Amino acid sequence: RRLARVEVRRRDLRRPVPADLARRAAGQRITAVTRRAKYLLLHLDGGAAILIHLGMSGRILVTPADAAPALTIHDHVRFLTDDGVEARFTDPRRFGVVDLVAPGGVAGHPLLAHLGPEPLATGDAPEAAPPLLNGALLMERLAGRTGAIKPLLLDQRMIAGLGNIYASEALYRAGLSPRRRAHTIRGGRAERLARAIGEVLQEAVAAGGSSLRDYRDAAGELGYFQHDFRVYDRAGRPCPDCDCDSARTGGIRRLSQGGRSTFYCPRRQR
DNA sequence: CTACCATCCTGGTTGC
DNA sequence: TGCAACCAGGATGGTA
Repeated sequence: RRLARVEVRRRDLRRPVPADLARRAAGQRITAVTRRAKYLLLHLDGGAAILIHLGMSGRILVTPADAAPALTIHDHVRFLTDDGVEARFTDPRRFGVVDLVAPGGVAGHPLLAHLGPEPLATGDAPEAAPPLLNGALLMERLAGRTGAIKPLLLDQRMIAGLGNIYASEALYRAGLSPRRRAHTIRGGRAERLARAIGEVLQEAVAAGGSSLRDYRDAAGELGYFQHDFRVYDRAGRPCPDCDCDSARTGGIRRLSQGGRSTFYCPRRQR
């Protein structure tokens, strides 16, 4: 659709919303919607693109403009289309991003330029698509890295698109300890990890994401992948796949790496 | 390289 | 019931 109007209600997000975003985006037609890492891209017919990141607490809610909920102080940007639909960016913590990328500037944008390979397709045309993750590529990128694997999975320059929940879940599925030194993941282990990353993300997307507390998708629906967590936020509970009795091993354990919580089964993950 | 720390910000939960 | 401490889906930049 064409953007009939764009209204910026608050500019101080993680980075400032450009002062001219509303003026430059208004009147433009959205020709494609793609994704890179955790960034959403609305491509405009003038060649520019709107770049959006939800951060920790961000959401986009799409409704008929005449049936949209009352605005609150957390509604920062409103996109109104020519057919009467509103897409509203809401973000209480304001860790999110809404930016405008100049024509031809997507690949070189500072937030996008150094991102690693993608576990899933991004919606780009084949010639414009970023590299896809596989076992061989993962092994190559982990070579020489002597630190623990789990914090590295959160580094968007290493692999694009994994967050804290799915890093723990992927390592569990691959049977790899979050503390394993990254460069020791080679051959079959790298294949398993690359496959686990793709699978867990695909399953989570199919389930509408994970609503720890209040995440909702664009239709306002809660995700339900949180019911399928095997380790995340399950410290002390039994591992779903090995028969370690939780009384003896303590079941799923939690540890802190790089200031983030990691969850794992010490028996199944080596 | 590594690990750790603080920072941005708000709100929900927990413990006293 | 009140209040302070702590924690959270992310990313960055600093230190040693």
